[in-house]
Amino acid sequence: MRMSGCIDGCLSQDQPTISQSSGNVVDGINLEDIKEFAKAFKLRRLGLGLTQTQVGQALSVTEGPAYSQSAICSALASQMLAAQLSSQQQNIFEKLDITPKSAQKIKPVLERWMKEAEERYASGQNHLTDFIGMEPSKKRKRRTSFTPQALELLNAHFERNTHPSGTEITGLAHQLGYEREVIRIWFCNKRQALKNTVRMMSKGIV
Amino acid sequence: MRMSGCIDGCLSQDQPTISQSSGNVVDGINLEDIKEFAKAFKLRRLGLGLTQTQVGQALSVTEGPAYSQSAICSALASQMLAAQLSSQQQNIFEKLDITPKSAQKIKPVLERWMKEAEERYASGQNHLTDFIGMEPSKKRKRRTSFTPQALELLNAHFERNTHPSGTEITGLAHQLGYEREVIRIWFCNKRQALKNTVRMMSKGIV
DNA sequence: AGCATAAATAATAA
DNA sequence: TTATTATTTATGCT
Repeated sequence: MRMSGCIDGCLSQDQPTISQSSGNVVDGINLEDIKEFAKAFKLRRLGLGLTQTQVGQALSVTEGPAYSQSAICSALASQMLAAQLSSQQQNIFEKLDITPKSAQKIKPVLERWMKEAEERYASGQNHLTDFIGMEPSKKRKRRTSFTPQALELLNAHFERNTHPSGTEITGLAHQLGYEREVIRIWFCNKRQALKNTVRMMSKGIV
Repeated sequence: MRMSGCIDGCLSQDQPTISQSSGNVVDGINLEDIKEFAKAFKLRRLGLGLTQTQVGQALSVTEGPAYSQSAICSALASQMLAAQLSSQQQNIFEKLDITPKSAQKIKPVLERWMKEAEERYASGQNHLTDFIGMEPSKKRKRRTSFTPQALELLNAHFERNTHPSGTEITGLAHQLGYEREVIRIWFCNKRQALKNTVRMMSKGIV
């Protein structure tokens, strides 16, 4: 399924402002502040050449599933939205089951993460995934969803070669922006699917 | 155990055809035919109002041991793949110790079964219940309605963690007096809703 | 009548 | 094989 990253992107598109009331405060939180933060975050993110998805994935690893890309995006996006809403429309929060507080909580997390990312970048250590300290949590990895483009390329490769070499896998991973292991597993699953066909066909069941 | 169906469904999604060589023939067997058959089978299955799981179970009775929904799904999916393989790569069959001939065996089995199923259906016999050997009174679970208090707690948890662990879910279920599965599903749906929200907001719809 | 969303099904990553 | 995501269905409520 299509899952466009939206850590900050939803915030970038300047939609027609519904109500530009300057003092947009809910629960003692200035929604304009959050809006500004979201914009700044995007600039810094782009400065590092990172995609929203990359940030989301990194956060979900370092901060736990509570900060999935979806959750963060939604929280920030709704803040942006809210910042544009007139005060009487702000009950949209209730409809969305998102409190202004939740977005406020995310802010420091994003700030801390971005700071570290920028430091790593400055010190020349290249990739984001490098400083992801995998917590000793034995939780199952979150299911990744591939883009149609990625799947197209993967399938094309599979068609040519069902057993890509290590180098090929690494190349694909880099090219597509996924972790090497994810790509490797994809080929495993794909081969397995093919094998299942064999088993079942030989029994004449499928 | 989770057992959702996939007898044929995987085949429905029209992936970008990699190799549209019209003459995809091995050993006198047109692989495109198999692909077409899979599509047609799905239509007929849906016409009878049957799930992949039901077909799988029925087949396991007449044809052999049961296969999980997942396995059957991937099996047919890979059949689709085979139909897309370019001719020079079709030695993949050899690597897997399978001949296109064995693939050909699939068709008659399914066709025979489906034909009988449709005849039963046409003659109006018990909605195929005896034929597919399912319990006829498999009613949909009554929709649970959560108390406002329960929703409050659930939302609070969701805000902290959109992916609660099994233990957490069990704890919540016990604490609130709902079935564990109900709580699990609630989180699934909640995550989905969040995703939809994000999608819509990013499109400026909300 | 239509909406919100719980439940069920389908697909597939781990 | 298991667990999660994606999609669809259908029900309780207004």
